[in-house]
Amino acid sequence: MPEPPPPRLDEIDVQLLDLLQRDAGRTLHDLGEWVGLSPSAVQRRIARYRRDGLITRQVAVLDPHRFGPTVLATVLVTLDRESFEHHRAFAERMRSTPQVQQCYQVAGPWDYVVVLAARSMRECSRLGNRLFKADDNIRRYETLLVFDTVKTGLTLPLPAPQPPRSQDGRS
Amino acid sequence: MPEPPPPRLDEIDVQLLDLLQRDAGRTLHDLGEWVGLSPSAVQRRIARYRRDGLITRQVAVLDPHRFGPTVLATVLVTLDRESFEHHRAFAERMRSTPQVQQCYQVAGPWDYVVVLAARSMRECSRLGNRLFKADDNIRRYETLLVFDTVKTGLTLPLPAPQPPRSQDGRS
DNA sequence: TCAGGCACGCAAGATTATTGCGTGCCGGCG
DNA sequence: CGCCGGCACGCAATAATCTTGCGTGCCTGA
Repeated sequence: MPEPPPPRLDEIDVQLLDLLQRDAGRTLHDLGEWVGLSPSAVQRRIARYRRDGLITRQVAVLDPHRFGPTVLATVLVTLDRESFEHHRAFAERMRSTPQVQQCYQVAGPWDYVVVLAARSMRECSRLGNRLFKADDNIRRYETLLVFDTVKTGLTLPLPAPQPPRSQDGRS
Repeated sequence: MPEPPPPRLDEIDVQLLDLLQRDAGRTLHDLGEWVGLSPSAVQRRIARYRRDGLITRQVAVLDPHRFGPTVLATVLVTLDRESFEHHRAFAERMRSTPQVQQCYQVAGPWDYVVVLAARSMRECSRLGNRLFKADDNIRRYETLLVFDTVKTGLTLPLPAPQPPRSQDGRS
């Protein structure tokens, strides 16, 4: 997997990316006003972010609780046998299950942290059974039902800006 | 907190919302073609979703690893004293910390599940110290470093469509 | 000092979003 | 049974936004 070096980001890049990851609904004009650039300059920068894969996609965020009862849960999972193939199979199942919002492979006694979203306690329970109980390669799993969502999002803390090409060393 | 009843969603609503939460970058024309409506009809539906709060916002999703090294972690936290005030203070700290992507209050022996995103192991460690070790009301916390992100997103499984106004009771 | 590269602003042109208007489909009521 | 809103739609005109070509200035390296 060839990982191109992270592109140099100046202060404006950081500002733009931060604005966009908070609200991508703004117009190029607005963004430009915010960072002090013309709409076309903003446009060209954003196009570059996309080309370089900094921005992967643009999504609408839905409010779960406006759709009626919603049950969220985080599940801690430990596999039994740990072969590459077993991990692959588990990951694939997570990816292909719509109710799985997020799935992280982690260090320590637990192997995975999974975030589930279901439309009812019943569905959540069924889901747990199907995903974890029916899998004979799951050694142990623990469901942490979510009482309250304090904060949600995928917002990233951005690295400090790097003035592109100047010796600056100075304070 | 008055919670208005979840709006009736027909099949087209569900399709549209699902398309939008996967890729909000499409044009009204595209969306319309997909669900079999004119651009203006699509536009009006989307405007309604916003008015009703089904769509809370529209964001650009960034790829953490394109910004150089990135450390993700999930942290399990148990408070010591559990007064309302203590919970409020903790929640507020999570909300105001940019590196906290998500924070859920959960049932069981753990009180919170927190998802962190930092730019280095060092920052991650400092963050843990600041957020949890320096708080004398944290009884215990456990950091699960993320090795691999199998799946990420905030995509919701949508409820089944409800044909708006017909007696159907059938079948 | 002089190219070459790069990002910019401006303005024209293309695309997309928004809105007014008329139509058709129910559902309720006389 | 027929009439009367209410509602969502499509179409078309208008408005807003996005995209691109072009010329300019700045910085860098030869």
